[in-house]
Amino acid sequence: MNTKNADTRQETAVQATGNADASGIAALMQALADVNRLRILNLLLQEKELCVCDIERVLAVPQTRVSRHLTILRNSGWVAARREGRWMHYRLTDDSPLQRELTHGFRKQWRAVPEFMQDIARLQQPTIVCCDPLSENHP
Amino acid sequence: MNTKNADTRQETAVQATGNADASGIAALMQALADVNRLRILNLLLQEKELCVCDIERVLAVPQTRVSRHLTILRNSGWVAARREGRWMHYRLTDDSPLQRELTHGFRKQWRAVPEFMQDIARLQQPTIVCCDPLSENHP
DNA sequence: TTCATATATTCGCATAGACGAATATATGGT
DNA sequence: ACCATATATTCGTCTATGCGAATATATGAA
Repeated sequence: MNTKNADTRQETAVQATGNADASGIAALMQALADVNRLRILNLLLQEKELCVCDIERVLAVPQTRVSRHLTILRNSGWVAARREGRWMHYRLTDDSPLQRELTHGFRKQWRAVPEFMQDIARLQQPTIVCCDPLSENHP
Repeated sequence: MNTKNADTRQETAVQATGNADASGIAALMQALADVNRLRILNLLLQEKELCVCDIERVLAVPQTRVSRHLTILRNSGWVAARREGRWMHYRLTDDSPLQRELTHGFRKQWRAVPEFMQDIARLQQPTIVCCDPLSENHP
């Protein structure tokens, strides 16, 4: 099977049901119940796509941790991954209406959170982004 | 100290900071990562105030469990309690802007969740509510 | 004071989740 | 084929969380 350049999205109960039941929603929230994952989502709210090494550098967190939490976010339907050469590019996937509500709220409210704003600031230092110099679609 | 009729709100890190930091937000989400607690919040989105025995009956869940999860919701700043005689009346407390965003979204999106709608339906059977026949402020 | 009711807490147990270190896998370059 | 880089997974361990049963506490009534 050809794995390179495949768009990866994990098969889970959450995905299958479109989060439309109570335990699906609980699982969706559970995925948000960790600072590492919130910080990752915060970055992806700003930059459409990021590879693991970027996240690792911006958050100053060991690679294993970033990867682990990205897997959790993927399994819970919060992000999807796209391989490009050696790099995996992660992006937000707010597919369900509930998720869109939530991300919309986060975009607005997380601007008041210093830690998140600092992460964004570090993200925007151009030297820190390794493999994603073009922010998805620049006109 | 006089405990009867005191309005109870737990002192926690979350409360203290107004959830305005990343780990406070994670704690807020963590409180939502359980079906029991989601169902309780769902009821409180509909009925302004409910006592434990009402919740117990509507959700058909043992008392210990309801009480435990109400405590967790209280400690995380999602509900507050008011004693009235033998009963504790719980109500939603979406104090922070983030919480208001979230509850607003839930009010809208949870209508699509069958389990939640069924709970509301059972809540509205008049025989099932024991000690709160007046829904807070009826004109 | 004694009893019944409403709610909260403790206890022991079982499962889930987070961590770093080490290791495995996948890709591209040489 | 071999190596370097990017990412994922496994392993052992530790802590957190959920559960029901039992118990404790608080209030009001008799």
